Amino acid sequence: MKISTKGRYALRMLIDLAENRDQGYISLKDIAERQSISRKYLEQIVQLLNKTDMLKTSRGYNGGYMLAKDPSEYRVIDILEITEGNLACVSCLEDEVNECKRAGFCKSLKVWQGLDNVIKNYLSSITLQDLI
Amino acid sequence: MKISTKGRYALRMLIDLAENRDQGYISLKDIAERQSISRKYLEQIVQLLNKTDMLKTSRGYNGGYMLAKDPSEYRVIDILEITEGNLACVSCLEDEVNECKRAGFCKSLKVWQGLDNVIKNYLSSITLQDLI
DNA sequence: TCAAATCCTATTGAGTTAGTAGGAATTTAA
DNA sequence: TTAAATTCCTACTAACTCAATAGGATTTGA
Repeated sequence: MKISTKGRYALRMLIDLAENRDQGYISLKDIAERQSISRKYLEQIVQLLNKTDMLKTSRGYNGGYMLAKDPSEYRVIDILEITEGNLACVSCLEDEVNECKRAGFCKSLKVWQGLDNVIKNYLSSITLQDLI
Repeated sequence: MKISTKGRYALRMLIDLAENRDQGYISLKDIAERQSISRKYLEQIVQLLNKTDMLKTSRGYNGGYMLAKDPSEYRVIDILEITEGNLACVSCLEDEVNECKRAGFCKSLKVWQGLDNVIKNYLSSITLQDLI
C-alpha cells in the first residue's frame, strides 16, 4: 500500500517546475540536483508525464521543461495516475466493470469501494497550486 | 498502491467467522472452500492474526477458529495493519518521527500526510459489525 | 563544430508477492 | 488404541515489481 518513487518524484518535479515557472525552461539536471534524485531516473519519469499535455519541452542547449498550464490545473490524482498507473486499492476495482465472480456477494467489497472513494476524493481536491 | 491478498483474505476470513460465530469453531477447510482461497495459504495468514488476541483456537479433530470478541470490536484498520504491515502510504511516514532529511522543507509531504489521514480515518471507522 | 540537453530503450540486482510443500503436534471419534 | 482431522511451523520458489544504471541517438544554441 505504498506510493512508489515514480509518483513521489514526479510530484516533487512538478512542484519544482511550479515554483520556478517564471524561469523559462528548467533542465532535468537542475531539478535532479535540487531534489536529490537520479537524473537518469528522472528522465524516465518525465517521459511518462510528457505523453500528456502537462509539459512544454525544449530540446538541445539550454533546453528543459516547463509547466504547460497554470499550477491550479494540475490535480495530484492525475499526476499519480499517470506515473503510478491505476490507483485502485484492489485489482477488482481497476476497471469500470468489476469482473470478479464474487463481486455480487462479496462482503469485503464495500470496504474497498469506500477506501477508493476517500483516496480519490482527497487526491482530486489538491492541485500544485496548493503546494507552492 | 494495492492492498495485497494477505489483507484481503484476512478480512474475508474474519467476515466469514463473524457470520458464522454461532457455529462454534470453524475449520480453515470450510473457510477456504467458502471463500475459494488456498487452505495452505490461509494457514499462514491466520497465524498472523493468531499472534494477537483476535481469535480463539481449537486444535485437533473438529478444531478451528472463532472470533474472541464481538464483531464491533474488530476495526478494519487493525486487521490490515496486522496482515499488511505498516499502512503508511509513503515510507517516510512509517515511524512516529519522520527521519527524512527533506522533511523540514518537503512540499510534497503535506499531500502524503493528508492522504495518510483520510485512509486511516476511513479504515478506523469500519468494523466487522458493519460488514455482516 | 561542440557542448548541453532531451529522447529512447535495454538491462539488472534486490526485494516482494502469492503461493506450494512437507511434516510435526494435538485432539477427538470410532 | 488407532486413525482421521485439524492446527502449527518452517522452508522453498516462480513470477513479478521496483528503483535504478547504462549507453547511445537526436536536437539545438553558442
